[in-house]
Amino acid sequence: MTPSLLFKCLSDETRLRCVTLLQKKGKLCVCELTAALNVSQPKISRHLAQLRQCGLLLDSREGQWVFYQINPKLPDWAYPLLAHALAAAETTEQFQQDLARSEPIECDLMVENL
Amino acid sequence: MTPSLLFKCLSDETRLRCVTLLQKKGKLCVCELTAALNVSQPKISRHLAQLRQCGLLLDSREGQWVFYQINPKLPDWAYPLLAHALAAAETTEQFQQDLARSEPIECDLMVENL
DNA sequence: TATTGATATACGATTATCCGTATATTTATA
DNA sequence: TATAAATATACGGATAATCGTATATCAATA
Repeated sequence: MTPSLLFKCLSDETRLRCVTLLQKKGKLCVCELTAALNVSQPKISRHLAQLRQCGLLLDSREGQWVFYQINPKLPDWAYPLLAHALAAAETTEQFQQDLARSEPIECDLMVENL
Repeated sequence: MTPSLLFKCLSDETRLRCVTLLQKKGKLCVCELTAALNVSQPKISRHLAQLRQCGLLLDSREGQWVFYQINPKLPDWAYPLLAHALAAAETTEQFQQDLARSEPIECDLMVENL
């Protein structure tokens, strides 16, 4: 992992949205990311594979689900950089929507339970 | 300027080297950057134009030279991010070489003056 | 004003990136 | 073991990025 490689990872909107949401939520499976970002499954899966291959994300299978998280063993320079990168990304409206879709609010749950 | 656009700017090695060196040195003209990075003039010029067009750099002509610097009027979220980005980039060997070429050391000056 | 130095741009070729669609793989379960 | 759900990958096409080379533009100066 080099600085410019990390920037390349974050330069695609879909990948940035994945990493930002993962930082916020800790660990998500592919179908949760697919739903939160509202994009096709192959598209998410390809980007996650890219992020995994360059070492930014770790995957772990649990039954039929595959969970992704930010790799806790990145080079030292990467963490403060990532923290500020994702803080910036969180300010976007796009991310607020992703976050909302990833967390069904009480009102939705009530409707579902009717 | 959006976060993912900024990352795209920094995802190319040549652009990252330019921005990192500019942060270190404040202001450099195209020929100084060309010499420091040891790449062709059109290549540098094209990348600088890109960085200018997306608002990351400012240019100012002084006689026949055009100087570039980091835009002091970026969005608030951009500065801490840039600071950490460039701190990470500075750790690379590539940047150390660029910096060395941009600052002739005393020994070189002595040889030149012989 | 002709020339030179510094910088920018145009052009064409190559390569990389991204995506939709279809299909393969893996796991759980009926 | 057949099926379904979750995930990954293969393929082809479209678009974008990058570069070397050649040339244009602009400013200084002889």
